[in-house]
Amino acid sequence: MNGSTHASKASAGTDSAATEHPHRYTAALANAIELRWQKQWSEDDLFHTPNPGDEAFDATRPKFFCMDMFPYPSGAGLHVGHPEGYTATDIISRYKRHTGHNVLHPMGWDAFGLPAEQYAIATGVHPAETTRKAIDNFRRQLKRFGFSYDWSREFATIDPDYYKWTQWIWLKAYTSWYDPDLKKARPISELAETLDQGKAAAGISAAQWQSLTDQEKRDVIDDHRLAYLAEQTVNWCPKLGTVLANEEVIDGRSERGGHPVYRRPLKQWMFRITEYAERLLEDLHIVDWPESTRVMQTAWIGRSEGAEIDFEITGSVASNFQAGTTIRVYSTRPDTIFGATYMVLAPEHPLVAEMLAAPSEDTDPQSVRAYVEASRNKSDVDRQADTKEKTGVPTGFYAINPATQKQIPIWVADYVLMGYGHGAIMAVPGHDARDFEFAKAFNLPIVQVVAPAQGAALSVDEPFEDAGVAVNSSNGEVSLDGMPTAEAKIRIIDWIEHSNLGQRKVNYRLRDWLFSRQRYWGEPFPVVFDEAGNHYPIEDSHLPVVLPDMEDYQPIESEDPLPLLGKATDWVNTTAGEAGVSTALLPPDTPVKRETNTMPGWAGSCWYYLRYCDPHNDVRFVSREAEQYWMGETSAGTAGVDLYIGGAEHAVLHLLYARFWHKILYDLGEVTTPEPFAKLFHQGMITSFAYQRRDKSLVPIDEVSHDENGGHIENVSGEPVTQVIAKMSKSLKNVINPDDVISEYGADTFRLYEMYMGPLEATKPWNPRDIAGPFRFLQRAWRLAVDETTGKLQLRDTADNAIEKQLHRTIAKVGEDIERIALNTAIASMIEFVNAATSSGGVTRDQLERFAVLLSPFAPHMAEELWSKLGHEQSVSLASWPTVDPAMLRDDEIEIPVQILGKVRGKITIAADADQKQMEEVALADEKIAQLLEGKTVRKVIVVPGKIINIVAN
RNA sequence: GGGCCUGUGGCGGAAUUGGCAGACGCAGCGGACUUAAAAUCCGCUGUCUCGAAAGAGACGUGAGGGUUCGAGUCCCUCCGGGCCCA
Repeated sequence: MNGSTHASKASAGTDSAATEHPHRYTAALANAIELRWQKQWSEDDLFHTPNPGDEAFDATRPKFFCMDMFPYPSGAGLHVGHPEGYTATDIISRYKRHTGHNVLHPMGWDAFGLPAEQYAIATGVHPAETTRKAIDNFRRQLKRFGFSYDWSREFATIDPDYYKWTQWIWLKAYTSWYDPDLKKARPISELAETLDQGKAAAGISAAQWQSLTDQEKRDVIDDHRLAYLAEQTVNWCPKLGTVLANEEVIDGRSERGGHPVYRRPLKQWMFRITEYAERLLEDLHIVDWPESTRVMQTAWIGRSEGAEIDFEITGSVASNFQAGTTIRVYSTRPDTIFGATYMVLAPEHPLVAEMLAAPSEDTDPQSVRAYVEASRNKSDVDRQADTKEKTGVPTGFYAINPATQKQIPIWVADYVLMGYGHGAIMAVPGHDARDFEFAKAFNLPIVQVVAPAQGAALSVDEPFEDAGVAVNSSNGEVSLDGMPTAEAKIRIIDWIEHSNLGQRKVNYRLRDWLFSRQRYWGEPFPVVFDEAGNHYPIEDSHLPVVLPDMEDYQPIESEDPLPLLGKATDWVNTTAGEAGVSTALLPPDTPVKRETNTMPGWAGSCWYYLRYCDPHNDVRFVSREAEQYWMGETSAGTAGVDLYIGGAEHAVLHLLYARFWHKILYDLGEVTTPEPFAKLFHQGMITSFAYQRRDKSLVPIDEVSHDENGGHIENVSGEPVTQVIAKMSKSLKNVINPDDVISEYGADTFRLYEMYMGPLEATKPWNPRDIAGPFRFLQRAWRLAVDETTGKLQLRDTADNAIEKQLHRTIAKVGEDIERIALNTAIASMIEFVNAATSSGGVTRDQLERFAVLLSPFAPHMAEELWSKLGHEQSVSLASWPTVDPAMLRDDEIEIPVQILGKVRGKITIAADADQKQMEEVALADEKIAQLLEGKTVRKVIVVPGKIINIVAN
C-alpha cells in the first residue's frame, strides 16, 4: 500500500540486471539520467523566456502564457496533488514550445499565511525564516520533476520588492472612486475637482457639496474611495488576541482553545467590490472557464431584481418616537406585498436604537434591549440557520402596508441581517419559508397572495415560494389578481414608483470585501493616521512600507481588538515626513501612527500573474510592453493568461478577487485587458485508499491486512473491512510523498502515472500498484531504442510501412489530445505505438527522432537522453513538433460493420472512398449477411459512409 | 431543501459529432526463459448459456420508461456518489 511494498518491484533484480543489462531502464538509471539533464538544463538556462525588447526575443512567434496557481509553501512539503496540475501545464508548455510559441511558464510562492505566524507564536522563530525554508524545500522538490519553469521569474509574495507593488495597487484603489455614470473607476481627485467646479457627481449635488464643512467634505470623499475604512462587526477573541473567521468560532468560543469570542465593531479597510458586481457578472461570458465555476461566481454575486419600498410608521401609538418615519425594505418579490402582515428589523438597525430611546407603551423596552444585546454575539451563519428556532421581540410600533393600508406590527428578529438589503424586511409568511416559520412561532397572520398556476389547493402547513398567479392582491388603485408572478412584479413596481413609495432596484448578494486582518504576517497598509484619526496615503516613492521585525509574536491579550503590529511601537509612532506622506497633505513633522492591520492572504495572489510578465521591474509593477505582449489578445481572439490551471477550491474567492483587482487596473489604464484569465481549468483531487468498518468509521491503512481472497481485515479486531476512497490525511496514514515515488521510479514515471490515471479534471484514487504500468512503458520505449547491454542505439535501416503509418497517427493523436487537455489518452496512444513498434522489430533513426519529440513533453528526461544518443547537440526542447502527412492517416481499404436491426452480423472490407450505393451492394452481397436475410424483406438500408451499415429487414 | 457534476469489467479508465461498448494500463490466469525466483517475453481475460474443442448464441454502460434504423451518448421518472449554496 505504501512505498515499501512496491519499492522491491522497481528495484528488485537490479543487481543481476546491472551486470547483465547495465543499460536497462531501472529506477537508478532513471534517477541518474534525470539529475544529469536537470543540471544541464539549468546550466544552459534552457527555459529562460526572453521578453519583448530582449536580444533573444523572437517577435514572429505567437505567445502562450501558461500558468499554475502558485502554492502556499507549507512546512510539510509537496503532496502528490501539487504535481498533478504542474505536470499538465508543463506538458502543454513544452508542447507549445515545440509548435513554435514563445511560452511564459513561471512559478512563485503565495507565501504570506497563518501557519508561519502560528509557528512563530509557538516558537518565536520569525515567520520569514520558516517560510524561506519551506520555499527552498518546495523549489528543490519541484525542480526534481524537471518542470520547464523560467526560474529567473520566480518571486514570493513576501518579497518587499513584490509587496511594494501590492501596496501600490492598493493605493490605486484608495485614490480612486467608482463613477456610476461612466461605470468605471476614476482617480478620486477628479471627484473633488468636479464637485469644486460646481458640478454634481456621485449623486451629490453642487449645492450639497458647497454646504459642507471641510471635514464633512473629507468624509464624503473618503466614503467614495474604492478602498475605504468602515466599521464592521468582527469575531474578536481577547485571549488569542486575534480576530477569527466565522468558521473558527464554534458556539461563541474559539475552535482552538475554547476561549470566549465576542462580536465587536472594528474599523476595517474594505474594498468596494460591490460596485463591480455587474461587470464581474457580465464578463463571465467572455472567458473560457468551467461552467461550474461560472455558475458558482454567478451565485456568489447573486444578482436579483426587485424593488425598494418605503413603509411608513404609524403615529397611533403614544410615544415620543417620531411618526411618519419610513422603513425602507428591499424585496425580490414585491408582487407579494399584499401578503406582508408584519415587518422585521435587524437588531443592528438604527431605528431600533431610536425606538429604544423613545419606547412604545405597547412593549417592554427591556425585552427589546436584552434581545438586541443577545444577538450581538451570534454570527450571521447561526442567525440564518434554518434549523435554529426563530427568535424575536415586538417593538410595540406599527407600520402601514402601503398596498393594503393595514396596520402591521414591527418586530426585531435576528434572522434579518443588517448586511443585506437595508436590514429590514416586509415579512410575507405565506410565501417565504423563514417568514412562515416566524409567523407560526409568534402567531402572526398568514395571508395567501400567490396561488399555484395549476390551481392546486394550497397547503396551510407550508409556504408557497414558487412563481404562480397572484390572488387577494388588489386595492382601489391596482389589482394583480390573476396575473402570473413575473407580470405581477412589473405591475406592482410600476404602481410603487407611480405612488412614490419606492423604486425598481437591482440588488446583489455580494458584499464589500473586508480587507483588514489583525495579523503580523501580511502586507502592511501604506497609510498613516493623524491624531484626529484622518488617514493619509504614503507616497509611491516611500514604498514598500516594510514589515518591522518583532521581538516576540505573542498576541496582545485585550478586551479591545489590538493587532499584533501595535507592539512595534517604534514603527507605529512616526512622523508624516518619515512615513512618506506628501507635504501637500501634512507638514513633515506631524506625529502620525501607522496602520497596524495587515492585508489578508488573498492580496498577493490578486495580481501575481502580471508580475510574472516582468518580475524584476523596479519602476512599474509590470512594464506596459511586457503586459501588452503576454496578456494581449491572441489570434484566437482571447486575452489574458492563455491557460490557468488550479484547484476548484479557488472557484470563487481568489478568482473573483483577482478579476476585481484586474478591472480596477484596467479602468485606470494600467493594464489593457478586461479579464486576467482567458482559459481556466481545474485539476481534480487525488484521493487515496482507506478502509471502512461496518459502522462506516475509517481505519488507517497500516492497521489492515489483506487475505488471500482479496479481502481486507482489521488487525486489532479481526473484522473484515471494505476498501473505500478517502482524502489523503495524516490520520489515515495514506499520504503519498512524491520524493519517495521519484526515488523508486524516477520523475518521468511519476509524471506519466499522474497524467495516465484518468482525465485531469476528475477526482481519482492514487493506486501504487498502477505505477508499474507507466514505468514498464518507459522501459519498453527505452529498450525499443537502446541495447541494454551496450547502451548503444539499436535502429533498423528501413521503415516498416505499418509502423510509419501508426507513427503519423500517434503524432496527430498526441497533438490533438494535448490541445484538448486529454493527456491520459495521449499517453495511451504512445503506449500503443511502442508496443506495435516493438513487435514489428524496432524503429528507424528517423522514426526515433520523431518519437523522442513526441515523448518529450511527458517524459522530458528520457526524451532528452534518447535525443542526445541520436547525436543532437541541442536540447530536444528546441526541436519542432513532427509533421503529419494526411495521406498517412488514410487507409485505402476499411472494414465496415454490417448490422441487421441494429446488431452487428458481419463485416465487409471495402474501399475507403466507396459511396453509399457501393457499400449497400457489397453488404447485401456478403455471404453471411445474405444468408441471414434469407426469407426476410429488406425494408430499408441505412448507410453511413466510412462508419456503418444497418439493414432493416423482417 | 436548491444548483452543478457524476454512475461503464475485479480496479483506474477509453469510446472527441447518436454509428462495432470495454482502447490503454493494473490485477488475475496459462505458457516460454530460469536450478529457483524476480525481471522480461508470448497468449487469454465483461457476464451467462450451449459445445470435447473450434466456435455459436443471449445479455450487458446505476434502475425503469421513451425518441431513433441505431442510445454509454438525447429526453422523462427514480436510486446512489461527489462538490457548491443554504
